[in-house]
Amino acid sequence: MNEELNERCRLILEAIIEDYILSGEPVGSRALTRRHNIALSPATVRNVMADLEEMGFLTSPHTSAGRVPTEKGYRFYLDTLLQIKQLSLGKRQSIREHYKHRGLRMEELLREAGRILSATSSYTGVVMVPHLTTTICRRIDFVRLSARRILVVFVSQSGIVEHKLIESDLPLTESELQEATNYLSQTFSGLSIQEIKQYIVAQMAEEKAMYDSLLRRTLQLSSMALEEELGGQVFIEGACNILDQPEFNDLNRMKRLMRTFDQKNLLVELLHKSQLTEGVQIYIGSPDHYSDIEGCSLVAASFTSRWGATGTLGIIGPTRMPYSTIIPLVDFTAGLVGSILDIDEE
Amino acid sequence: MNEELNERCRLILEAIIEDYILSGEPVGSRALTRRHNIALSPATVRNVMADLEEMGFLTSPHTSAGRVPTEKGYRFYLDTLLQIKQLSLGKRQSIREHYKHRGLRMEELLREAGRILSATSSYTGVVMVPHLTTTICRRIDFVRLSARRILVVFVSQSGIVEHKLIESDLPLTESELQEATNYLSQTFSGLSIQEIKQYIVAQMAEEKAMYDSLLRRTLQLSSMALEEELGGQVFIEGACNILDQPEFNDLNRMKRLMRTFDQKNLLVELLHKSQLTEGVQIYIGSPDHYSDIEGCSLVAASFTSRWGATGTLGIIGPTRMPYSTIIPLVDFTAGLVGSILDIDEE
DNA sequence: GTTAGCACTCTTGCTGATTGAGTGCTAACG
DNA sequence: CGTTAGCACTCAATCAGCAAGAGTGCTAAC
Repeated sequence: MNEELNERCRLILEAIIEDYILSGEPVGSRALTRRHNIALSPATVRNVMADLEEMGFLTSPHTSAGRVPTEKGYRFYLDTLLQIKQLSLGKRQSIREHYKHRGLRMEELLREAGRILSATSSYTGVVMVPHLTTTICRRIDFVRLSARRILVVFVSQSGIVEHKLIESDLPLTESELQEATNYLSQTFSGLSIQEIKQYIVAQMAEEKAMYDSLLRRTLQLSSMALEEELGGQVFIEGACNILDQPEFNDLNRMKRLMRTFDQKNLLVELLHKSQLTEGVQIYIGSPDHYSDIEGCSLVAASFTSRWGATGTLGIIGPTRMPYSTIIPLVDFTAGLVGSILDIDEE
Repeated sequence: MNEELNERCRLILEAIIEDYILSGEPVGSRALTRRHNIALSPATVRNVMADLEEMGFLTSPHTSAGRVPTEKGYRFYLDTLLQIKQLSLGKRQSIREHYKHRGLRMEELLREAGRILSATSSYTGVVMVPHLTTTICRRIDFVRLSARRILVVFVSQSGIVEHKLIESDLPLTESELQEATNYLSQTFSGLSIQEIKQYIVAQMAEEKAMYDSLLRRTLQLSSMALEEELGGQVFIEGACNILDQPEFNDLNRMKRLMRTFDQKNLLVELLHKSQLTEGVQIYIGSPDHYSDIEGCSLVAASFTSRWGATGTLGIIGPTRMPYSTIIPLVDFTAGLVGSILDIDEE
């Protein structure tokens, strides 16, 4: 059915979507024929439009307005019509420039990436910091705050620092803890968290017989330390940028979006999802799918460093974004951030 | 002049402000006499209102609307009329409850504090994490990421973890760095950052003659590590809460506020300022003073732990807030957070 | 299959009338 | 002399009515 779209239909659909992306207003048959020099009369275009509406690619907000692309329309556009431009050399260079003398700290780097995405797109940038599961450990440190409270500081190969407080009822003196720390840093350095966990399980099985040896308590402690996932934070930069879009003259929609930004769970979910797939992913908010970001889309791509740190970044903008420039922007930035992480890790 | 306000004027001003806080709409003479049982006719009230307007406590949005308090009006209200309620025992208990089994990590604790402030007030909570200048050092750690990049991890007495990447051109081998770390942790533990800085300066003067000793390089490194201020981050929680207030039906004002939240500098400034003073501070946004938060106020108080960690927290809401409950809420929370930090530090 | 023409629909912007809340002023009252 | 009642006036907000404009669907002709 969809595949039956002939050349003319596709041309017109593309024209409509591109007009809509530019103007944000429903596009009518007359205006369309004038702007793109289409060798067809408005009446013919109307017929085509009616077909496209029936097939679900377009809707009209009301009887006598023009047509607006539906989610399906966008999808089709993205999948088969859109020609992705290359990011111009100048633009790449200027983006690269931004990363030059800053973002020394991992966290700062990622925040900055979000800010740059936001600024260059004039939409909202989002960045999810790498989950540490697959990350290589460089050092693990235990700091005794009080008898029962121990602070664990974890440093990854790439300089990501995460910390966590655990309450333990295993008595460990200051010097025992010091010894434990040394042992663990030696043993774990160079392993990924996953591997460390496996190691702990294996060792603890072996040590089961031994009664409360220091090693045993040490292992138990590290098990607690790595119990829950570390990382997975999300930064949202330039949230207010998106509010300048005309579609957010609607107060309620605006509030809903802000609430979504505040809560972050949907974003985390989407960013996670896109981490599982290669390349640039696009999520279109619609009443059916991601109703919290109705009217908006997320263009996301994940970045990976050679050492296994994997995060995701992207841009949230109105669904009628100029994807042809936004997609390469996100793609390029993801690659850039990944490679900067690599440099940091050298 | 101001002090000439007689009993009746003050009564009426208070009534107007309280009405306005409740309704958010300009209050007229008739409505006022009815709601509060004032033994005066509307006409008399009108005369008083005219006086108050002339003195700058009230304005009217337009000729035939009621009166609205000015910044000066609020100030007077806050300074001399407002009776601050005690936070009810039940409420205190329920807030305390929230902090029970969570917020193990300093950062989480403060985020949570912001969230609770936001939730109980239904406005926006802000928290500035303690600046580390006056904080006592528990451990300082150097991790070598690459030849020239060294990660500094700083742990305070209270378990605050801060880290920073420095680029150094001092060659230090892995083992030298280890040695340095041990030395510094021993030496610095228990000192405040300020004291550490002084110590470094003193030592370096003494060591000047020595040519490139390990000690010298170590000190230089720590000097770089502590060069810039650590900390001072601001969390904003429940930003969207405030949007439900009727005054934010104005799109532009809304956008401006969101932009202010996004940028944070104004907030940092205000929170800093209020850190210098004891007790609850109130900043009223007006075209003159803090125009970025026009229509809003910040009620802030700083919290201190015995170990010197000092941060600030507060609530941002519309200027017409029920201060009588918000002020004790902020006050109580600041005290509570301070004492929780103390517990963590034991 | 394509197009011109036409009737129809629906939004948008404008106008003017109406309503209601509130003010300021003046004159009367105790 | 302070207080009050009365009255004219001002504005904002709301609503109906109207015209313009953009766009559609349908039909009949090309």
